[in-house]
Amino acid sequence: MDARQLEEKLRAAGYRLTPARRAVIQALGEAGRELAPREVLAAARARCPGLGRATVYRTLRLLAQLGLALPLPAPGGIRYRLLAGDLHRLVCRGCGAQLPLDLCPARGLTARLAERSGYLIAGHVLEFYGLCPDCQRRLSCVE
Amino acid sequence: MDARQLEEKLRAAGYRLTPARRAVIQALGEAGRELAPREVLAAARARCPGLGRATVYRTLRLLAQLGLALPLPAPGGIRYRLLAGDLHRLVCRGCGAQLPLDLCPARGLTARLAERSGYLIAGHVLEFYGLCPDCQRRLSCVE
DNA sequence: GGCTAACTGAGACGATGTATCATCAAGCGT
DNA sequence: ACGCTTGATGATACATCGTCTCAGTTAGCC
Ligand SMILES: [Zn+2]
Ligand SMILES: [Zn+2]
Ligand SMILES: [Zn+2]
Ligand SMILES: [Zn+2]
Repeated sequence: MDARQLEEKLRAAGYRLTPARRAVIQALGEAGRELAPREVLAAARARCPGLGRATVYRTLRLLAQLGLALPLPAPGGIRYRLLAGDLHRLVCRGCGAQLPLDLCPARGLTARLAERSGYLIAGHVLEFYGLCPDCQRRLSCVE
Repeated sequence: MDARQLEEKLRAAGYRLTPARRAVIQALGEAGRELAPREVLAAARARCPGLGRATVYRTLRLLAQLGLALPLPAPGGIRYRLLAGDLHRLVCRGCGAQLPLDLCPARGLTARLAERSGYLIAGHVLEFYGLCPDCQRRLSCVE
């Protein structure tokens, strides 16, 4: 799902499509990685010069509520990324390093889950977490 | 994995077992749900009266780095829970409501993943996210 | 029991996120 | 095309969060 489609979804959900929101969406879309809110602010100001902090936080919360963006915990605070399908990754809890994974054992469960729970399911995240080789040494986690 | 075992893991990893750390671990263990750092502080002070904010943050970060606690994004900020095996749940992005799930399509991938990546894998999280029935109405997400 | 390095709490600090409010403009009906 | 209505914006102020520093304490190891 690219930025253009997300804008349509916003409209479809009854929200206005403003320059500020487009700037935030495009900043997230062009980054290709998770951004902290302040990074979103900096990047989005290139397209919407007077953009304020509050609007960035409001927009990120809105996108997350609609399932269009995904908040992820990271060292240093929550970061956001646009929802581009589902997310599968391996994350180091020590330093935050991550490897994207190319597997999905969860597809196929979504429809049944939605039916049984009444939820409108936007996607899923499968995250393996542990320590990368470097952090295994640094934290002396002998396991 | 219960609180006692976590304390042993801390020791095994070369860290001291102090009253402050035990209070944090037990507070998380008794809660049975994710806690915000401020809730951890309040709960842990019952066991360790003079406990300071900084120590709570330090301990939570340490536990997370060692893979013994899990930070999760929630409306209102990051929350923590003790790692009790893997986590599978369905979360509403609107209000934070969650349903635990009783399925695991990911077990069995861990060993192969660890071997190929060099990571020491502590566990995984499979999280389906979307909107609960209430929030579907409230946010007028017509989808 | 004494040593030593790790840990702690206090306090100060900068960063983060929210609430308020006057102003503005997106989308719509005409 | 034009003006209305209402949601959205940016500025400001504020509360909270999370980190840093440092002097004092203590857990774990002889
Ligand atoms: Zn690492
Ligand atoms: Zn998947
Ligand atoms: Zn909900
Ligand atoms: Zn699983």
